[in-house]
This record gives sequence, structure tokens and C-alpha cells, in this order.
Amino acid sequence: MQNMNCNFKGVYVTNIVWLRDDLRLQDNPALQSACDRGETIAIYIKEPNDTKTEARDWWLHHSLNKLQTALKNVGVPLVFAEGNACNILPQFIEEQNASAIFWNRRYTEKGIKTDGEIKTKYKDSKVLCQSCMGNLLFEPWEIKNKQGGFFKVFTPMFKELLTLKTPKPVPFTQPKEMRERVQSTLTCTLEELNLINSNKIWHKSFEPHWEIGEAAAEIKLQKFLEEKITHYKKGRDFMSDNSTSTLSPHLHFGEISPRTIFDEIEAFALSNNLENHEGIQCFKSEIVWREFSYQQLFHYEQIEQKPINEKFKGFPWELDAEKFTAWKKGLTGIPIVDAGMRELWQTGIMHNRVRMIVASLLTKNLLIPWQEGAKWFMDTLVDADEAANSANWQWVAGCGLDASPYFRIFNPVTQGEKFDTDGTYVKKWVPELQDLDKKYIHQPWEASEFDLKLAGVELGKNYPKPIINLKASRERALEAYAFVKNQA
DNA sequence: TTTTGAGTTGTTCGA
DNA sequence: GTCGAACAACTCAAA
Repeated sequence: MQNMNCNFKGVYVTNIVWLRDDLRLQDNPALQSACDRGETIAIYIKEPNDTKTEARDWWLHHSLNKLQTALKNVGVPLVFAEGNACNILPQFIEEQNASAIFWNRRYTEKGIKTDGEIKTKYKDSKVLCQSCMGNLLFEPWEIKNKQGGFFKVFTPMFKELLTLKTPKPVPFTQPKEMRERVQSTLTCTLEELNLINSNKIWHKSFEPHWEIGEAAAEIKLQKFLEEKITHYKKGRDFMSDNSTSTLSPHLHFGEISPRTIFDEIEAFALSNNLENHEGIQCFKSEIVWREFSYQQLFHYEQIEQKPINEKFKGFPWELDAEKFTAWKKGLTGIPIVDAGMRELWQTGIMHNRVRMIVASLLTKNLLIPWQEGAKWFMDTLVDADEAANSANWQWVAGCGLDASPYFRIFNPVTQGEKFDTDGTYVKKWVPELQDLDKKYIHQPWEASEFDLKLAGVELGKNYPKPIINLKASRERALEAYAFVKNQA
């Protein structure tokens, strides 16, 4: 048995798993493939990235830390490196005398290119180089309409997906041969990756809001199923209802797999006789929206930059730097928007509905390019995801797939009154308005001098006057969107 | 090929 | 206060 993993020199031959967006043990086909062959080393490489993702990097640091411990306990050392994977991996494979390398596929243009180059290198080699399917329910090219293409509309795609059998998650089995440590000139410590900027105190405010890692993700899913899912459809729109799953960052880093989520939803539904419950269906559809975003990321070029609907080429955006800054800082003078932007800054996440409201304000009322908003979200969200972020910003701006019609412009006052009726959410994140009567909490500019004074609010002093007039800017947006209509 | 029905999340206006 | 229609026309999916 022992000799099985020894080569002719009597040197141990090991297997490598290259971890990326799959920081888990359970349902990890690449990790499992390596472990099934025997002794395994895991590596995480910090690759150069054009996009700033500081909040997400904070999460990544802690997630890798948790994963390193979990893997160590099953005899798989996790090592780190920084640089171009095309250079590092081949050297590492040679240095470690590895016989095989595995990874789970990713779908960004850059990621696909890098992985393809490495795969080509080992095409006719003795080193087995294999990519696996681990981060989606189905590959982006697997779900096809009757014409053989990919779906451009969500609902038929969702229906089609539901007719297919989702593969079962792969349970983790540890390798027969444990490995203690790795000697390498190519690796560094987790701290040396510098994922956390220690000069900044920003990320400190994230800490109380999150439990990071695979174990925490699993607990969160179970709690969500037991306590929230039956109320999900109705409650998820209400900002203070605490009805959403907040699994998104765990999903982004693959601390939990979508297949595990689907499997556990179905098991839960079955044992509680809830198969057709609206909450179950609605939550499933959200997981499938993630798939839909990944299909778009795979099938469209430069989805982070280029509008999918080509009629938006040359759209008359206006990048007003001052207004953009006010939006980022949560100082627009529109309470629900400021609440959302401050929740984002302080916790690294924003409630789903508020994301739509702030994005609608930025792209429609302010006519600031959606790419700018998307960049800010990438930098400040702990769940920042190339696929979901790009597809959803395009959707709000009106240039994405299945997008909202151009006249669908959220009114932040109406939205606030509907989904944050008593102003709890606004008051939590915009404490300046703590004592304002709930009649005016979503539009303080309508309050009388007396009411404002009573609440200690001085517009333009301790809380901004609105940076735009909602009614007028709505009209202007409708006019600007006529541009799209007139494109051939 | 042609036709038909449908499409995440909204707002406003007027009855 | 509630409800339906208008907002406009296009693209997608399937028959």
C-alpha cells in the first residue's frame, strides 16, 4: 500500500488540489479526486487582479484561515503563493514531484484563459491535470433552450433547470495517506498574502456581523431552513425583517456549494411536506438566478464593462464626481439610499431590495454609468461576485438580460414607505434621523421646520438636503432612455 | 417560417 | 384607500 505512491526514486508522489472559489471540504470534486488518489497538498494562489476587492479580501483571509485548520485535521496541508498561476503551478508541481493536479472550474474570462494554458501544458504529460465541476448546479453550457442556445430569459431557463436532475453532492472522505507539512521555496504564509490591509480599520466593523467558513455556512443554511424559509417569499423584501439567507458570501467563496444547498432544501421540503411551498420555490429561484448570472458571464464578453444590449453603446451617461461621492458615502439626503450605502460600508453587505433602490438611483436618477456602481460594489461587498454583480447591475441599468423596462425607475420614497414602513432600517443606519416622525422618515425634506427641529435635524447641516429632485430626475431619465429606443 | 404568448423585483394617474 | 391601465415596443421561446 505504501509503495503505491512512491516513484522509482522512492520519493513520495503527491497530488495537488488548486483551490480558488471552492474553500470547502464537502462536495468538492477537485479536492475529493485528489484525496481519492492518496496523499494530497492543497494550494491557494493569490493571482493578480485588476478589480479592487478589499472587503472580499478580508473575508478571503479568514476563510482561508479556517480552511487551513480544517484541512490540516484531515491530513491535507494548505499552502499559499502569490503571482501568476501559469508560472507558479508548474514549478510547484515539479518541486513537489506531484503526479496529479485538480481544480474546480471557474468562469471569468481571465480564469478560463489561465486554466486553459495550464491544461495545455500538461496535455501529453505524465502529470494528470484535471478540471472538475464544483461551483454551479450545472455547467453554463448545459442548460439549453429548444433551439440549442442558452436562455436569455430567466423564467423558461428556471423551468428547464427544474426538469433536470441536480447531481448529488460529493461527501468528503479523507485521503488514506496523511501529509504533515510541505517544504517549498515557492510558498508563503497566509499573512504574507497581505489580504488584510492592517493600516486600515475599515474591516473591523465587519467582524461582528459574520461567522466565516464552511462550518458556519452549513449552520446558517440549517437555521435558514428551519426558521426562515417558509416566510421567505413574503419577508425577503422587508429590510428589517431579517428574512434573507445572507449566504451570498459563503456561496461566492464556495464555503458551501449550490448543490449542497439544493440537496438540503429538497431534503428539508420532503421531510416537512413542503415541496410546493412558495418559500422553497422562491429561494430555489434565487439560487438559479446565480446560475443565470454565471451563464451570462460565460457567454458574453467583458460583462463587467460592456452592455449586453448593444443599443446602450453611446448612452448619454454623466459621471458627476461630486454626486457619485455622495452616493458612495451615504450622503445623498435620500434616507433609504443612505441607509443602504452605510449598511454596505459597515457590514460588507446590503439588503437585496436596497441594492436595487440604490442602483436605480445611481443609474437612472443620477445617470451615472452602471460600471462605476458595479466597481464600488466589487470593492465594498464581502459577497462581491463577478457574475452576479455584473449581471445584476446590467439588469438594473436596463441593458442586461431580462432587464427592467426603461420606465421602471424606483421611487426611493415609495419603496421606503412600502418595505421599511416604520423606518426601522433607516434609523438603524442613519442615526441622524433617529427622532424624526415616521411620516417623514423617508422624505425629511417634506417635514416642517418645527418637526425637523423637534427631531434635532438640520437639513444641510447634520443631514444633507437631497442631491437631486426625484420627480425631475425621473423625467430626465425617461428622456435619456428614449435614446435607447431610437438606436437601430 | 411564421405566429403567438410572455417577460424578477415599478410608478403614476384617474376612476 | 384601492384598483386597473398606461407606460412602448421588443426580444425570446416554443409551437
